[in-house]
Amino acid sequence: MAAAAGPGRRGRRRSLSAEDFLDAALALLDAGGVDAMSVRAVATRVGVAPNAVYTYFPDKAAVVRALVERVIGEVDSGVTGDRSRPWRERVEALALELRKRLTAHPGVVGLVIGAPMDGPNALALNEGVLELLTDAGLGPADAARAHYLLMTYVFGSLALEAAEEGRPGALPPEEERIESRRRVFAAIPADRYPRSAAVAATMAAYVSTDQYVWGLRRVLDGIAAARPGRHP
Amino acid sequence: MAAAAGPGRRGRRRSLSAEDFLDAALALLDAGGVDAMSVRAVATRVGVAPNAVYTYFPDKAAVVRALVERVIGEVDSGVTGDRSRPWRERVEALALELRKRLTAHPGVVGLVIGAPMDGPNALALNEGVLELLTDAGLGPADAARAHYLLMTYVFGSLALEAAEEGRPGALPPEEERIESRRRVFAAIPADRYPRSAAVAATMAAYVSTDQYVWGLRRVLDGIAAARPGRHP
DNA sequence: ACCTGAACACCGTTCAAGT
DNA sequence: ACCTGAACACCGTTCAAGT
Repeated sequence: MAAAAGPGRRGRRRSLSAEDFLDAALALLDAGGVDAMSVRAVATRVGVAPNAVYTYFPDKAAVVRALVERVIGEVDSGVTGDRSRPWRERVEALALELRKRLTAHPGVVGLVIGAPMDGPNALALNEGVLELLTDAGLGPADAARAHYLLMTYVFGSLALEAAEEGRPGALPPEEERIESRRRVFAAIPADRYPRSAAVAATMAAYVSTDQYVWGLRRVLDGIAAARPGRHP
Repeated sequence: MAAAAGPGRRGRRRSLSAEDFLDAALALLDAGGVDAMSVRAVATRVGVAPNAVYTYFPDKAAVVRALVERVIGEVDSGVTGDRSRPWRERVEALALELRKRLTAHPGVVGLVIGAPMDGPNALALNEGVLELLTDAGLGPADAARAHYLLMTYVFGSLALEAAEEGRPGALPPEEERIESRRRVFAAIPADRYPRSAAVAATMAAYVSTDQYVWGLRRVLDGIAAARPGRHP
């Protein structure tokens, strides 16, 4: 896991690389949430003094940016399939793939929300979504707005799900989340907030992925309705 | 600003209350962002030792929760008007009011995302939205899902706007944000990411409130399309 | 009940020094 | 170029003590 051979490997073996620090950061994030991913902890896990991190990254924010870039890079844009498939299906496949990758590293969700997505992988993802929306028949202006709406929905819903849990940036397994949501909802006083209590009874049963897809489809319907023309 | 007379004001004037700490916390948050709102800074601003905070709040998370509750409480649910108005207009008015209140205290946006909204004011807000959706003709199940979608959109879009800025939880004035977005977009290499660069040219001109309303309307269209029946 | 002084176990970051 | 020891200026929180 550590000490991958660097580019100029002679007898002098390149001891460390930025990737090693990202490995450590991600492992800490997965294990203990955002608070556990301290510069000092990362350094310790790599087996080096705290300030050695600053040889590879200018500051902690740079580590976070690189980490977000890596996870976004793990998203398989191939899931959208070829252009013969309906654009809504293609967007849906990509949204589910994004959800899968981001919930695999729950702590990353909070980081994505907290940092601008301007790295190469993030831009490549943007390009894919924009291509999809262009295929859907949207002009440049509408594609731009629809793209922003879609990203807002995907990242917003993941962030809110994580927030619901109380532990910001941590996203436990789906079953645990349903159970915890049930507890929170059960505590709502039905006499004072009748509608919220009724929602509680309904929502607690929902698997969150179902809700995610439902919301996504409403968004896609809204986008479809805003188009000038034909495409289904 | 400080030392409001407590409930049992005798000659003994009640020196402090939890509200005084929230005043201080909000002021620090507005002035210097989320990092500036430390327990120690809050205490100093109130004019008290750092650990005095723990007489009024069990921990920092409780301060944050109370602060979010206060800001949510400042939302005027009256903007939705009476039931004779079309439900979409009523939702839109509420969404704009929410945006106004939250952008007035930009740092709060990040806090809302990071903590579950389960206080009385948050529940009252939920009730209002659910009532609106019921008036729109949605059954309990659809109202529940639509409510979650709406909240995701409103809070997600505000969080993403703040994130775009690079400074998480801070949301500068609209004009500044447009200028900064223009700079970020201008840095996108058009040869590698042609669509993103095209979007950049389009999006930079948008006032973010316009984009907010556009996205909201697409969401509302999607919700409207999912209803079983009549209402416009 | 309310507040303080002092301390504990942490942070992110810098600086001079070593190889 | 890469890494360390030591330090700086911070955190949130606890504890015993004072009124």
